[in-house]
Amino acid sequence: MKRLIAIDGNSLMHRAYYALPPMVTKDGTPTGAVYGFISMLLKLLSYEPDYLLVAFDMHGPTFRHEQYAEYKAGRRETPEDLRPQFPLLKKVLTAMGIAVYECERYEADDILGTFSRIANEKGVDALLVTGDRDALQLIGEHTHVLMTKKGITDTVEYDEAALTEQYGLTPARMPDLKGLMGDGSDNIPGIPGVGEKTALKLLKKYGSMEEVLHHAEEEKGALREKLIGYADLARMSYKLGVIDTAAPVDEGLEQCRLDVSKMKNAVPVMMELELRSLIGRLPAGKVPELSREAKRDVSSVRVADKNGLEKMMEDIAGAKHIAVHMGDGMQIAVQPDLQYEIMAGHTLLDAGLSAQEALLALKGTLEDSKVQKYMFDSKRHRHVLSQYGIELRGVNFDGMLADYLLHAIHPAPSLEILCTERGLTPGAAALLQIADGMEVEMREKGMDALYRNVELPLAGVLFDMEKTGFRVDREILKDLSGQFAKRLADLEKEIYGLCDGAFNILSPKQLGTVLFEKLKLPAQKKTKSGYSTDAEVLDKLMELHPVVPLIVGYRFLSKLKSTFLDAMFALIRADGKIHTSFNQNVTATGRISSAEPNLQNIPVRTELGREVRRAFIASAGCALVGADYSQIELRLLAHMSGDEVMIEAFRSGEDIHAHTAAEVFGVPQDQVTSAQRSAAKAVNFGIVYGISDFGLARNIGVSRHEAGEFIKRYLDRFAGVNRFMKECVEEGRRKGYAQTLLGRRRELPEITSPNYNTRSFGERVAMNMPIQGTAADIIKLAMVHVQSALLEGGYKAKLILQVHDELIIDTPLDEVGQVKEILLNCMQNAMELRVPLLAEVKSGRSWFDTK
DNA sequence: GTAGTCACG
DNA sequence: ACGTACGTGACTACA
Repeated sequence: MKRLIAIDGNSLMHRAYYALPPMVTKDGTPTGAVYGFISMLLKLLSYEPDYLLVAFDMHGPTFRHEQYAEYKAGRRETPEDLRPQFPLLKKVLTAMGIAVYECERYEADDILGTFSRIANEKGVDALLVTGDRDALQLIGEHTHVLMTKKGITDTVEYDEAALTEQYGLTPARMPDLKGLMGDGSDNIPGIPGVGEKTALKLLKKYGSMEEVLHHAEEEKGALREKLIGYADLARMSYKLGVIDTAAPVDEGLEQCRLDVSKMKNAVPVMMELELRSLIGRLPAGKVPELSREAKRDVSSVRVADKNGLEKMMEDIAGAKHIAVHMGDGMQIAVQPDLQYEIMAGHTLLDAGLSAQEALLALKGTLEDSKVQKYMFDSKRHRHVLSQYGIELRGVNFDGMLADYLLHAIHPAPSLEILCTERGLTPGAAALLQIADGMEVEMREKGMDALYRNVELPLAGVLFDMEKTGFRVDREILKDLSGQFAKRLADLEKEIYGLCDGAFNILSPKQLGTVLFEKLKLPAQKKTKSGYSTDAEVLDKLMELHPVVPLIVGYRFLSKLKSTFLDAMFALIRADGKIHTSFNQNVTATGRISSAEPNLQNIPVRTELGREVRRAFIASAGCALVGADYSQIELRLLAHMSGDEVMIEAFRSGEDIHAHTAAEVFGVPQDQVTSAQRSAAKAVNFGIVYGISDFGLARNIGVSRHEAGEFIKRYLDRFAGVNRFMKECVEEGRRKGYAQTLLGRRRELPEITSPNYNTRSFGERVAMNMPIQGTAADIIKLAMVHVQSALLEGGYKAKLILQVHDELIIDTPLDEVGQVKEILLNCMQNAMELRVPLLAEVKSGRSWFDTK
C-alpha cells in the first residue's frame, strides 16, 4: 500500500524551536528550528513514504475562527527568532522538492485533514505528523497520527486502538472533549472548571458533548450550573476544534509525490544556512543510493591458463588503478564492470596455472606506488602478498576502513557482506563501484583527513607491527607455568579439605552450591542462572570462611596460567616471537584491539601478574623502548571542555587526582588524604565514563547519596566539564551520533530509546566516546608519525605494540637514545592541545622493565 | 553458542 | 519508577 506523510509545519517548527538550543549562522541568522525540522523530516523517510507534504497556517483569521475575536487576540505570539525561520524552512523544503501547502483562511490541520481524506479515498495510507492533539480526530483505519511528545524526535504513533486505550474515545469524539475542557495553548475556553478528567467522565457517561449538555440537569452542584451556564461556550469551543477536511486544495496526490533523489538539490541552500551535518543525512548522499547510481552489471572473465593470464596482463598494462580482492581465489578489476577471476585450488593446477604464477605476473603492478590499489582489508592483503615476496604499495582505497568510519557500530566484516547489503555483485569490480560514493560520504562528514592521514596509513603500520612480532622467552613462561601448576595443586587439596569434598572450583555453578548451600555463606547477588561468585562477592565473604581466600587465589593463578602463560606459549612461532593481530574495525570508539593473542591485556596491576611481562623481551641486540601518555583522557577532557580550573591544573603540572580532591573536598591540596585522593581519582574516571551516582558508589564503596554529593560538588567546581557533558548529550540527541576532535563518529541509536536504561546508556556513550575516541585518534596519529620518522631516519628499530595509551618499540641498542626522543616527540606533538600532552618513556630488556 | 569471570586501558 | 559506570578479548564450564 502506498503511503502519504503530511506534516503540520507550524506545529513542528514550534516543537523544534523549543526542543533545541538556539543555533545561529555566522551572520546571526537563527536556524535551530529549521535544523530540528529537517532532521525530523529526514527521520520520517524511514517510513518510505510515496507522497510527502508540509502544511502551514496562514496569517490572519481563518475561516473556522474569524467569528471569534478573542481567539486570535489570545493566541501566543510567535517568538521573534522563530518567525524568520519559516521562510528559510520553506526555501529549504522547496529546494528539496517537497510540496508545501498553505491556504488562505485555513489552518495547517485542515490541510492535513483534507489530504488524509483524499489519500484514503485513493487507497493510500496517511500518516499525519504534528504535536497538536486536534489531529487525533482524523484517525481512521488508514490514517494514523504521529504525535511529538517531548522534543521532536520522541514520538508516539496513534491508531484507533491506541487512541481508545489512552482516552476511551473514538476519533470522532475528540472535538467533544475539546468542547468541554477547552485548550489553554489555543485559547479555547471550553467550560470553565472542567478539565480532562471531568470531561472524560462525562463523555463516558453520555457518549457525546451534545448529550452531556442535554443531560446537564442530571448532574449536581457546581458542575450542573456550569454545564447549563456555559453550554454556548462549549458549543463554540467544539466548532473551533473540528477540522475541516474540505480545504480548497487540488484533489490529487501527484503534486506531492516524493522523489528522494532530488533532495540533494537543497545542498547549496543548506550550505548557506550552515546546516552541514544535515547534508550528510540527505538520502542521495547515502551509500545505497549512490551505489545504486554507480551500480553496474559485471562481466566476469575466468583466467584459467597462461593465455588468459596474458590477456589479463595486457588489459592491466598502463592502468592507473586496480582493484584486487583475494578470498577464495583472486579477483582483479580495472573497470567497474569487468573483472578477472582466478580460481583457487586444483582447477588452476590442472590448467597449468598456479596462484603463485598469477601473483608474480602482477608483482610489478602491485609494487608500483603510482598504480592506485582499491581493496577491502589492505592489511590482510599485505600479509598474503608478503608470502609471495610482494610488497604492496599505493593503497588508495580500503573499503573495510571506509565502512568502519561510516558505520562504527556495525562495520561490514567482509567485502561479500558489504556488497550484498548494497545489492552489488561481490568482487573486485564492486570496489571500483563503491569507492567514489564512500569517499564522497566521508568528505561530507568531515572524515576525509581522518581516513587518508590516519586510518589508511595506519593499516600499513599495523601490518609491519604484526609481521615483526614480539619476542618471547619460552623458558620464563614454562618456568612460571610449572610453579603455578604446583601451587594450584596444593591449593586444590586445601580447598577440598576445607569444603569436605572435591568439586570443580572453576565452575561458577558448582562453586556457588558449595559456598552458599553446603557452607551456608550469605549469597550477595545473583546472575541469570544462579548465585554470583565473582571477585566482588568473594571479597565480601573473605572474613567469613577460610576457604574463600584460597578460592580467590586459585582463580587468580588459574587465570594467569591458562591465559597468559600456557595460551601464550602455544602461540610462539618458529621465530621465537608472538605475532598478534590488530583489529582496526571492531571498536565503536575508534580504538584498535588485539587478538590471537590479545597483547593489550597482559597483567600489570598485581605484582605476581606483572611477572608475566618478564617473558616479553627485546630481540637479539635490542632493548624495548616504551612510552605511555600521562592522563591522556583527562587532559582531553580539560581541552575539549575548556574548563579553566582543570586546564590550569594541568598547565601547572599538578597531581590531577590530588587537585581534584582538593577542589571537591574543599581542602588545601597538601592536606588531601590518600582516601580523598583515591575517591577523587574514581570520580575522574567516572566523569570520563559518563558518571552515575550508583556506579561511583559501587566503585568506591560509599552510599549512593554520598557519591551523588561528590558528583554534584565536582560538577559545581568544574563548571566547564559540566557544560561540556551536557553539550555532548544534547548534540548526541540532536545529531544522532557522537564525534571526536578528528571527526570520527559513533552512531547513537540508543539515545532516543523510550527505555530508560537504553537511553541512559546512549547518554553515557555520548559523553565517553568523544574522549576515548579522541585519545584513540591521537595515538594512531602518533603511530603513523613514529613509523615514518623511523623509516626516514634509516633506523632498524621497529614499532611492535600499542596498548591504547602506550607504544613499544624493539630497538637496536645503539639506537635507543634517538628512538626514545623520536617516540616522545611523535607522541607529545601528535596534536596541539590547550594543556600539555605528556608522555613518559622508559627502556629495558623486558616489558617488565619499561613500566 | 552463551554465560560467567577477569585481564587490560 | 526505572537500575547503571566506558572500551575490549579469552578462558572455562555447560547446555
